[in-house]
Amino acid sequence: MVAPKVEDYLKSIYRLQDRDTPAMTAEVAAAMGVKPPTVTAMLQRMADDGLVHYQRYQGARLTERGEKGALKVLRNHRLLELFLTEELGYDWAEVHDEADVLEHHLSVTLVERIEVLLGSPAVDPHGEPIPTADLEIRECETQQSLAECQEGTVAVVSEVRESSADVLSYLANSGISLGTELEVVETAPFGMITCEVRTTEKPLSLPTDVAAEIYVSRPAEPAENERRQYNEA
Amino acid sequence: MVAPKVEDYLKSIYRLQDRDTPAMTAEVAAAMGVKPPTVTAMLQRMADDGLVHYQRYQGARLTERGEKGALKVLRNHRLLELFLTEELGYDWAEVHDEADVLEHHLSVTLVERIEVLLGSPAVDPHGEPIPTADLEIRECETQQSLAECQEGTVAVVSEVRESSADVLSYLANSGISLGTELEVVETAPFGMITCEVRTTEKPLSLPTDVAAEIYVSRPAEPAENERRQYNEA
DNA sequence: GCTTTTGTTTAGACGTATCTAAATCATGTT
DNA sequence: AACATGATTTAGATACGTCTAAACAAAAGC
Repeated sequence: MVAPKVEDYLKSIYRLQDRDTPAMTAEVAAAMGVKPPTVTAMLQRMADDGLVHYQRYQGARLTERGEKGALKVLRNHRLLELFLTEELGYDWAEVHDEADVLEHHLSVTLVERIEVLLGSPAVDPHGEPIPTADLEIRECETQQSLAECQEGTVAVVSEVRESSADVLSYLANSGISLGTELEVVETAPFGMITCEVRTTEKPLSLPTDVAAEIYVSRPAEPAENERRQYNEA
Repeated sequence: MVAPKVEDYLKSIYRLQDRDTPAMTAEVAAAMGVKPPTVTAMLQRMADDGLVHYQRYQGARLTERGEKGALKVLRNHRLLELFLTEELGYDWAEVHDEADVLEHHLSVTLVERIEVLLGSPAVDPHGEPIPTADLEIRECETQQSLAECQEGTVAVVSEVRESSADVLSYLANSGISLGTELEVVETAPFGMITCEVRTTEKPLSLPTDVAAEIYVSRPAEPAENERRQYNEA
């Protein structure tokens, strides 16, 4: 089995690698909160173990096995997050740190039982998709980042990614949760976007980097033939 | 904070040490499934950290701090066992291994929430007392080991300690659970005790070492002034 | 009381995960 | 094309948790 630390590296690399660009040493080091030499040593061992493709100075890319490992941890993490909110009264700002620790220590049996208890949910409390037991993940294609929306766009929040507890709390206090309807009222030229939150009727201004982590999809109301305007803008 | 491995050593020493006899190196090694030199090294580090009193060749004894550490882990373990049975459908034979891993990775917050959810329970699924949040443990004084009962004793099962999953499953299949009423019908001279299980009306024979882990108390029915006969036999 | 046995400790080693300091590679600039 | 800059890797160290083999202490046996 894969050690807890290795699982953390798998997660980081999974998030950092891109179709064309591998995860670079410095990026992984920053994500993991360690120094670059530590990452180099780790990547070398992980390459020996067949978890990543690694060539020195060229960064790392997950192998098939490495990706499965990453998805297993992601599955545990997201099921835990939902479990903690549903069964133990956590709110979406609190769950992340707890899940980050526990995700490495769940037996297969326990994960299964949690999944059954929750009714095989599709997404976690942040709207992120939960990999299935056979480690398939279905990315939602009908959503876009709030940062990419133009003025006038009306959309509902469908996912809030990788944000700190502070930011998540702030958003919750501002009336933002999954399903909240927003209208983009202004995009300022200095990296700020302002929307109106439908539930509170209040405007909310966010820096682009925060908005970039908020994903939205077109509202449920419009009929099939009206969708296009939000997707192809 | 105390490392997971150290917590496991604390647990072992807690179980092994006695009022007058400290936990000896070989005992700890057997309990932990490691070789004696490993234990020696660990005890030396733990002594440096103020967790045990240790003098070479004389075994180890928990300090105040060490005992608090052990009780914290015990508390986590037992709350988890109960949580897993109550909320996730585990039975008493399955919970131990899962709890043994998770017990080291619960935040204070999570433990509190589990305890609240369970309604501040006094005992775990095996009847073992759960240390309170301020790490006090109240050993039950009104119970005795089944192995020490004489023929004719009628008593109810109040605790089943430190048994393997196999043994626990066997006992459950034999109708033994917390609250089951037993009558000791025979104590054989070769280390075996036979009782009749009241719920199944069937006799059950157990080797003394298994019976020694089953604790019983006098039945609930008798009035206050009749108790004595069971306690002072 | 000496010796054997048993249990314990020391010595030396290895794998994991980390660090700092120094060497090396890759690249963008001039 | 040479150089300077920045990222990456190597080298060497430390802490943890484990091992085997060898030295040593304590208890038991004669």
